[in-house]
Amino acid sequence: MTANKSRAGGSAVRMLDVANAAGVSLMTVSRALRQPDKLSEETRRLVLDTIHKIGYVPNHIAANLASNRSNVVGQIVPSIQNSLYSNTVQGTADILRQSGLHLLLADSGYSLQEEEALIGAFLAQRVCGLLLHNTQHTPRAVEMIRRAGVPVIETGDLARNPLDMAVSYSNANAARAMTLHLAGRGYRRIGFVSLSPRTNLRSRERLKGYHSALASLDRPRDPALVAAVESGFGAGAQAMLDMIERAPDVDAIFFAGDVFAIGALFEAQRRGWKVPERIAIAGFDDLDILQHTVPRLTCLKLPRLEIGRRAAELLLQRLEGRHDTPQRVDLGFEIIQREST
Amino acid sequence: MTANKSRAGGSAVRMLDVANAAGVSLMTVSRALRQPDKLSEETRRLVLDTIHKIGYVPNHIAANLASNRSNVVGQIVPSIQNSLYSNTVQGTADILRQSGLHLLLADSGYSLQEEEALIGAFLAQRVCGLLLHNTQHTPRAVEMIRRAGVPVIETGDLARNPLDMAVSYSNANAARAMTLHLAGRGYRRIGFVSLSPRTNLRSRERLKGYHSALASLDRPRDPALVAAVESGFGAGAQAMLDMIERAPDVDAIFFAGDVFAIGALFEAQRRGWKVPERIAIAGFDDLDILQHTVPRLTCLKLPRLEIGRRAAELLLQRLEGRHDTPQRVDLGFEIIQREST
DNA sequence: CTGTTAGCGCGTTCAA
DNA sequence: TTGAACGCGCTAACAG
Repeated sequence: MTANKSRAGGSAVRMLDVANAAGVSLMTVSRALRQPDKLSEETRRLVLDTIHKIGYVPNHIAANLASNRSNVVGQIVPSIQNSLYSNTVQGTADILRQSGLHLLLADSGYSLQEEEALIGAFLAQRVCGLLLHNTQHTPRAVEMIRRAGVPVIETGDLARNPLDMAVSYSNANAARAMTLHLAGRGYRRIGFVSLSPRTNLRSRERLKGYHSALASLDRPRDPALVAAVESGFGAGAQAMLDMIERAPDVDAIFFAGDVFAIGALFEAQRRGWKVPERIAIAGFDDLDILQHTVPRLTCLKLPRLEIGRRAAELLLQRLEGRHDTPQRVDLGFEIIQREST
Repeated sequence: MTANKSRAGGSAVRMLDVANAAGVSLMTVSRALRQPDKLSEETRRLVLDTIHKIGYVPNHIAANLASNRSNVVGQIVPSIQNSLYSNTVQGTADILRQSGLHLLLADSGYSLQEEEALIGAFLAQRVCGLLLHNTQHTPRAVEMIRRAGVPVIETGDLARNPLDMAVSYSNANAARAMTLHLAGRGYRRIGFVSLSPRTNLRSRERLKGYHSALASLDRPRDPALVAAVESGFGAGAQAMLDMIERAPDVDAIFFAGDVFAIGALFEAQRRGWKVPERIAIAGFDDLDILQHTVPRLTCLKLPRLEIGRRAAELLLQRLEGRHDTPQRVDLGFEIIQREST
């Protein structure tokens, strides 16, 4: 990672130029911008007019250095283009913007190593806070964050022991609740499909929740009813076909990730299978599209946008010096029962 | 927009501390980081080891100030959570990351005023380049950019006169091509549905393309066959129903935006209408899902990710001092013919 | 209410 | 190959 830096804009107008042009001292200009009420109406107007006239653009980077502050927050998500994460990013951006903070965004590509590198880079940019979707980090990453002393909020799962703070829902509880919901609707052989629990902590938690529900129901675990697949519509379809072949009596499948449920539903349509009569289908996230399919899909509704917002709000509170902020904020989830189950 | 700044991390370790600990001068540490080959193997190792040992994190913000450079690029999109734009952002992030540049991301909420404010804020952060999805800007925004002298790339449409550079496809050409394609497949009464052309430049261009195709075909414009709607699946469905009522002989609808086509298809399924026999449906962007619906949807495929990548690459070239960069890069589009038309 | 002084943590430029 | 002086553009702390 070579620091391929580059010439910044040639905006040669400095605060001092404004001061000279207005016939005041540099500090007066600085105050006109940051503490307008500490200047006389007259001086303030003079300065602001001059700023406007000569087109001065403040240099926040110099301001940050001088004041040892920062107005940039770093956020790292597994993937920028995954709509689930971009919902969270949107929530974060909305809140930060209202407070004049900026968002430095990067994606780790689901890699811990990459996340570590990004954390180092963001810390070098002197971000005033970190928003991490991951709840798992390399030891070096943890050490860097600890030393930097910046507030951190983890949003991917409601970790038992957050690095600092966590704003999320419980993946395990959500998966457990949906499994119990399906059982409650009479399904006896409930399958579970997710991304690989080996590489994905969130999938692991969801699988735990599924197993926990089975235990509560006094039902045995059946490997034929569990599948780990790669991402994508096609993967959901294939997982359904495979599972039905392995366990022909499966009567419902809970797709705990991504767009699997939609892929499976379309495959069922293609084969003329009735949903939920032939096979019931439930999804994880309440993507807009799920309420427009035929039949509409039962799923969990997770507060993705709200997570981004609350995380940002919590960060703001900490930045304002409050130390009574909660360590864990559980934003919960909702089961949306529709025609597919 | 009050600058709600906040204490940065307390990482008190400065370059000078590293120098003292290693028994060298500050400059030697600086060089070990930026020009390793200008130091003796021995000194370099000593310094790097010391850095690692005491956990020094470089302060890029101070570095930027001292060198009058920046390693941050600003990108403004209409909406962060819209998957079309997040694809572009992903492409940008991929490329920037390889060069050690960072991405400051914000969304304008489709507002020119907001875009102007963001441009000002980004310029104050001394970004080394700007990536704007919009191709329309307030005069003040244009003036600020001009004065700052930073390279700018517009990605939303292939503007005739870019501010600086444009990397995109032509909305007008794409819409024209699809309309002609539908006519070529025998459809005689082709409807057009988009976001409002009055408020959205891209929709305006697409409508132009549609009209241009009609003119080439010697067909009259028929207001009954044109609709402007709000965003969303439901809007697409409703637009289809309304249009069929207004013009019962419409045999194909080209949905030039968002997720309208999917909403319309689902509505058709719900009513048991055969697609494309009863009504043919074509979409604009090739969202993954379009190739999984039943029937699969004909659409335009636009190089969203590639636009982000190429824009970033072009920016990098300019930052490296090249001035032979093209002013307009047309990344084209593709018509994907599937079963829905 | 306004100005002065002294840095923030680095890179640049020169000299050694 | 290494180092010393100076300044980037701004803010903090104090003085008036």
